[in-house]
Amino acid sequence: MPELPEVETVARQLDPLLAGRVIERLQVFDHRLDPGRPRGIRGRRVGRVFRAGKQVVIETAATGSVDRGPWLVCHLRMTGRLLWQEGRPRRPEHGRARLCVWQGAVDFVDPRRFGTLRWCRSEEEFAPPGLEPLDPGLSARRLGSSIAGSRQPIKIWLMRQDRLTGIGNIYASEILHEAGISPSRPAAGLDAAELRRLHRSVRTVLRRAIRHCGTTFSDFQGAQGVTGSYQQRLGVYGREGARCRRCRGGVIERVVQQQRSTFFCPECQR
DNA sequence: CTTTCAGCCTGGGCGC
DNA sequence: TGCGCCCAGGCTGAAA
Repeated sequence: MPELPEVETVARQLDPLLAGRVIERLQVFDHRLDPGRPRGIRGRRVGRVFRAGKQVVIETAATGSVDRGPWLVCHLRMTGRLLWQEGRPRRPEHGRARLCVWQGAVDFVDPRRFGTLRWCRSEEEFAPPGLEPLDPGLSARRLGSSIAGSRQPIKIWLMRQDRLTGIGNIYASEILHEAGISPSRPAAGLDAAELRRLHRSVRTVLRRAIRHCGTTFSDFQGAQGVTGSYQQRLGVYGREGARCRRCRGGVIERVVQQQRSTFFCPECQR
């Protein structure tokens, strides 16, 4: 699945397409999804589309009123996509659900069927438990106090959604490479200077990836099949055996942590 | 409490 | 071509 930059990209692409459109209905083709059925959706409009953690949130609103909600919350997990179609929609392969709006539709496509879709009646229901990495108020100190006490390797810690929301397997490796920190270091063992580098890398890597519309693999495309370009800028992910772009001396290695691949440069990550 | 690990699904790529 | 195996961007819940 898409991680934070890919989810942000999808939300940014969908927002101008959907905002203000009258909602007609939500069709569910895969009944394992079971999003719930709030009353009175018909005739409401889409307010805005935004990201909450790794979720795409489609806010509904009453016409000409400050009355907001419910919210349609989609978690794309590994292979989910949201495809916008103007006019008369075609049913895409692996289409699991479709939100029909005025003169268009958004299809939730998910070959692997890990993704989820649910109606939430309050914003608290979809609020992620962890810190938001791009929150302007997130300081290195606050990041450090959240890390304090964890004996997990820092790479595993970075992917903990209950602590920091939005980082997955690709960006965890990328962030640690940028910060020059080895993925196997115990999280609580980082010193103050390393924490500052980690804090800065979390934000710069995610922002840079958003600027390039995320990383596109075969499973992920933006709202209109738009492909991100960040994969050309990846420092370590998927580059096993290649020369390190940071120190130009090391050769990228792959190790397995918690059954997931981690990529790093043994020369410049300590 | 913290941490690990199988399981959920399907499809693509690879070696034989 | 076909088959079996391994791999994949995430998360949950049970077990240690």
